[in-house]
Amino acid sequence: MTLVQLKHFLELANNGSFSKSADKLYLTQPALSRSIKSLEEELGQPLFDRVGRKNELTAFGQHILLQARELIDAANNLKQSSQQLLSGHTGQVKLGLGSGPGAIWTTPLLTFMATEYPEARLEIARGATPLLVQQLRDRTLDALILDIRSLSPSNDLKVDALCELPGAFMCRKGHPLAKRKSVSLDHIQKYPVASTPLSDEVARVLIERYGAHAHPDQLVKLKCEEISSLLEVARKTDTVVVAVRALAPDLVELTMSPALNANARFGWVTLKTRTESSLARLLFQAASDCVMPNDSV
Amino acid sequence: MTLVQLKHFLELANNGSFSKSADKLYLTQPALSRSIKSLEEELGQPLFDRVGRKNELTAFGQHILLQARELIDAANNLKQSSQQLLSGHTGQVKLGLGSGPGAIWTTPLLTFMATEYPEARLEIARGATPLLVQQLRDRTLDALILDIRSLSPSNDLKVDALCELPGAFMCRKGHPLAKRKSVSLDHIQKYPVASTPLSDEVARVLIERYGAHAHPDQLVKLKCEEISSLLEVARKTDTVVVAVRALAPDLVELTMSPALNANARFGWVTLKTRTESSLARLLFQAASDCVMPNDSV
DNA sequence: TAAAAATACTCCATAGGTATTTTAT
DNA sequence: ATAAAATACCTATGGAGTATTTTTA
Repeated sequence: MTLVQLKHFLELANNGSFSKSADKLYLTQPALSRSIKSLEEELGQPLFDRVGRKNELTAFGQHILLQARELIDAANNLKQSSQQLLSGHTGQVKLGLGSGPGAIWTTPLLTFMATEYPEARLEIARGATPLLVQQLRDRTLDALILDIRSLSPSNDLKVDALCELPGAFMCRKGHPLAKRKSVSLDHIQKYPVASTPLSDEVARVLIERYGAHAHPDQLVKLKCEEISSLLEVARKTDTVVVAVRALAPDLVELTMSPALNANARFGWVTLKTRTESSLARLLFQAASDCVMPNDSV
Repeated sequence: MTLVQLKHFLELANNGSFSKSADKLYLTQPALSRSIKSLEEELGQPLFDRVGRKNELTAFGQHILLQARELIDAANNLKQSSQQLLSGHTGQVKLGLGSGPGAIWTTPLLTFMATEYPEARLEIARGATPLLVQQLRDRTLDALILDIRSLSPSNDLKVDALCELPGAFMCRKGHPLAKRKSVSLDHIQKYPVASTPLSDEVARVLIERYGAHAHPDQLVKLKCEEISSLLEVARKTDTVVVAVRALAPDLVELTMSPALNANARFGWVTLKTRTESSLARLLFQAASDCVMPNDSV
């Protein structure tokens, strides 16, 4: 029993004529004759009564017809939904966002999906980098957007660069340091310094620029994965926050001397061994376009 | 896309190993590899992530898996129900019974089906011969049991003999003629004569035995397709009824001189061009066995 | 007698097998 | 180094075509 045979059967059942059906099926009449015959032989009973020119279903054929329709419908559904999954118009992606990326991409990506792919599903999870990575590894998540400086390198992960955004020391508008033309580390250390966990690479940059005291373990007094909370604190207190400048346009950037000159590097992280779904690839594109709209040609 | 490919896919999805799955499928490992590969190519995306020894479904594969299961289920259902239809354990027969056959076979056949084939459906329609034949011709009925003397011969009908049963003149127990040793046509004609429509063949026999006055058009005063009604009348009045002896064991058979010596011939009537279902064939057997139980070997 | 379906034959595409190479643990 | 999957190559089954015969209306 073959899907092809069943399609032949359906057409002949509709049509009643071997030659006409054969034409519709782009077959010759003998080929269709044999196809039906072999199906009948496999099922053990004739499906049609050959009454010369007119072929009608036997009682047996009528019963089988119903089931054959179901089967062919199921086959068509499968093919169609595979096309839809391929085009990304259907499917599901579970995306993990680190704290910074959460602030940057949550709304744009949800909006993108709602407008461009309303039939598809997007689930966004936020959390600390190690947790997200673990969830990626157990397939709880399909992809992550992270500050890749905070990602311990691992050869089972694949990282696609998304963008680099400059980091900065920032404070609230009325802050004592807000209007200074030049701020040194000493100035900053008079206030609580807040930041998300910083990578070794950033630590190195800080020490290089500002000396050993700038090591995050000493410098950062308020550490938390949730950048939005830290920003909130900076808005309400004299806390100085180290973060991506773009995340808090309402805060004042301190003019450091020497300049900080450190960028956050965001990347799209997936498992090297896992095939990305079409939808995930589309999301990566969308995430790129959010931060560099219409840049590349 | 082939049912075979999908079965391969399901097994591999369950199992995770090409070689193990190939064994279960009675295939070599390379054959399975290619089968899956060609399915993936047709659907446009990999179904599995080959991670060395361990193969797991891609997101795409997970979606397709659900649909493939449905499809294979539908295929199995089709094959199974075709077996059941073949064995007669499932299916539907619409049987038309003439008046006499109705009295003889309705209960035995319904009983047979209820006990032997409880899953199958039997519909019994009763009616006048011409109506039943018409319903047979428009496929409203699948087969008929008729007194085939009442059937106008037609080359689109196929008749399988079921049995012959002697006919008789019968009256109620206390009837004035009941105890006579010999009854002539003159005796009978003093009472109303009832019968179902009689065929030309029977008319010929009657005239041969009893003279021109015995022609049914003259002799029969109460004519009706429904034999049970006629018998009822014979039980309650002095009506003499011409019918199959076995239909009314409670009535008295008149000892005619000369003897009537006419049989009713019952047959199983189908359309020559239509394939009989297994169930219909079983019913024919059952109908034969009812009247000649355990006779043939 | 003319149409439609079945049969006879031929051919080729493809599913499957064997042998081997590549890959990943 | 070993087990598993992929690849290369070969074979054979069966699906499809052409030509022809059979059937029935």
